[in-house]
Amino acid sequence: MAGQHTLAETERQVSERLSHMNLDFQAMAVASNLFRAASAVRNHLERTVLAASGLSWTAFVVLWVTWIWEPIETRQIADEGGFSKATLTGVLNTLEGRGYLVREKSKDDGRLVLVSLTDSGRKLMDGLFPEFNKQEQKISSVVDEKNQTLFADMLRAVTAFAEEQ
Amino acid sequence: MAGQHTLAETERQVSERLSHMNLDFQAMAVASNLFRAASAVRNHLERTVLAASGLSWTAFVVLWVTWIWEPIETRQIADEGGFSKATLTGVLNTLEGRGYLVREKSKDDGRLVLVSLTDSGRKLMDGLFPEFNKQEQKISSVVDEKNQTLFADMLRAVTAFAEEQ
DNA sequence: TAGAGATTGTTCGGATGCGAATAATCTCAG
DNA sequence: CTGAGATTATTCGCATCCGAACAATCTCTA
Repeated sequence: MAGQHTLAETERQVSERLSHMNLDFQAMAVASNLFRAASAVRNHLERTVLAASGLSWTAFVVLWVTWIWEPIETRQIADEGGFSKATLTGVLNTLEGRGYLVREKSKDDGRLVLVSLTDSGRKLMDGLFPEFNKQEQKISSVVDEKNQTLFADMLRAVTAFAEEQ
Repeated sequence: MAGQHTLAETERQVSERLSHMNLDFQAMAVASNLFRAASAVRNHLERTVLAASGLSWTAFVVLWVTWIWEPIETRQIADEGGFSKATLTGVLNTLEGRGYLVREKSKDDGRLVLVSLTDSGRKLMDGLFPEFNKQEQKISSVVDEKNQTLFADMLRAVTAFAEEQ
């Protein structure tokens, strides 16, 4: 997402090509930078933390959610992680095959499947997450500490609005 | 990415499970909300704007970058869009097959491929982007106008840091 | 002017990622 | 108690998505 052009070059080119369209360029900048930031941070974390364990981003999210909530229903993992049930099935197959977690049918409701980490999965997360959080901290530190709460609040507001619409 | 639990519930559960680990929870909140926001906004735009045209997110980004910079080298599309060259090849095949763009070998450098929109592709973007921008505006409006510049600047700073590391 | 090294787009194999269809299970009105 | 409708995880087909290997092309040194 780096872009070969500087931000100024891009914005000049965009306004030149789209000057006849009466657009909200500030809103465009907010949305564009939101995607760039998320993509850049994700790539950074994949590269610096996850690559060594051979984990994809989604696989890590599944392990993380399970780590916090185990035993957890699969529908809740998909909901918390933000991907479809169909996607989750494949990722669970991968992670179960590697021995990081196990599936188990619910006794209360035969339609549900519960997921728990194995000892191997817990050990993986115990080792991985402190390093993950260290990188999160480095990244967040580029925002003034006094602004970090405001930053998180704005992101939460955007999320809430986009999800309800 | 909604999550079945409220934010407060999630944060309590996380700090309970990880209280022994001495983590930076504010940094965790910033990162987590960044991904949630990007995912929610992307899903919202896919649903409200792109679905009607049968465009995936990546396909739209490719068309958008090409629209602004055409004729453009494929390596630059991948760079601006934040995905790999391998991914781009497949998306270009899809979009070229639908008649929205064309590939052309560079005369200056036989290794390069230049991409341009067709009339059909330009007509698509002329119709699509104003609606896309309208949704961007609605989403950005949840942040106070006076804070929008600060918001975009913080996102830019995060991007720059994550990309250089 | 060779030719070794760098750069580029594509191919390949495998892992996401999703909507729609499906089978299993649960709920609840009648 | 029964069966129609709702809910769930999986399967299916297809479109991304990526790292690594590859062939074509360019660059630049000796």
